[in-house]
Amino acid sequence: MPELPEVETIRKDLKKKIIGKKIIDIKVVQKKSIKNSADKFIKALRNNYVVNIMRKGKLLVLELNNENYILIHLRMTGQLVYKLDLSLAQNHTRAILCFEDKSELYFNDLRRFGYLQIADRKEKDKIINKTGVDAISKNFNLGVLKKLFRNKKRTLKSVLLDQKIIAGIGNIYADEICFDARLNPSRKVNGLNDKEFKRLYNSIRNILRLAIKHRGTTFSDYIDTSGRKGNFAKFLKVYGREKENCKNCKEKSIKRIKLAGRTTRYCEQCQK
DNA sequence: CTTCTTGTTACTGA
DNA sequence: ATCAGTAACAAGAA
Repeated sequence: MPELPEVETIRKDLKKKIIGKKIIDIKVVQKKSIKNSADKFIKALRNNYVVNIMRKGKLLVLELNNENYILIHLRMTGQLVYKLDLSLAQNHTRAILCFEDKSELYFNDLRRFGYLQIADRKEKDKIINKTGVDAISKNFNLGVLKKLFRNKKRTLKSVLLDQKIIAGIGNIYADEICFDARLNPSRKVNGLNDKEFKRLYNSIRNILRLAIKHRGTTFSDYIDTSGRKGNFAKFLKVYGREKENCKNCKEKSIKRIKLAGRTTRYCEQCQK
């Protein structure tokens, strides 16, 4: 389940690997995984190259020299695996970009919810602007967080997960952020006080930064562009730890509830 | 067999 | 307008 730290890890790695390499062939294995027609997609890519790789929330944006953009969303099980050597066919490969130097970028996606999409600048901006401020961008600070949350009557968990408000946080990091901020994910955000907002802001920043430092979390499918797992799973304090003793108070066990349609884990003693 | 999981969108009803 | 809840999408694990 790639969230901001995993997508950011992929972005940085991919930037070192494919910038400036000419794309000479495109294999569309699964048409459903490409939002455009295969024909349009292939024509836009062939004989062009990636000049920059950006990210907004969980969306990867590959800028091409011809002013088109490849938007990539991995959703739940998407992977981008880069192979320098001749590759073995992979089980759930949906598309392959082949570069002039014989290297290849595989888009694998077991559950086929992820997608690739070619867009011009205008379309790209329109899609990017549907999501709120990126959770680690310079434009996101305590004041912005307060302004975004102040009048919301919704629960903390549902607001953290809402990509239209803040982009990049998914189920794993939402739970970890709430635990780190010592806030009950069921709290209504308009009831948070200044101290709590400060804790929440610091936890969003700290948890995401730490997760990026450890190259993301592999819980089930996530791997980086070299096929390696992320190292942050061992640092998780509540996600996937229901019934275990809380790492903080060491007294209560981690509770598991449903919130905003998502499994949510928290410590009822430490998170108020 | 059923239920659950994940990110996102679309829809319903309060 | 705002919110919670649910279905849908796919496929596998329990």
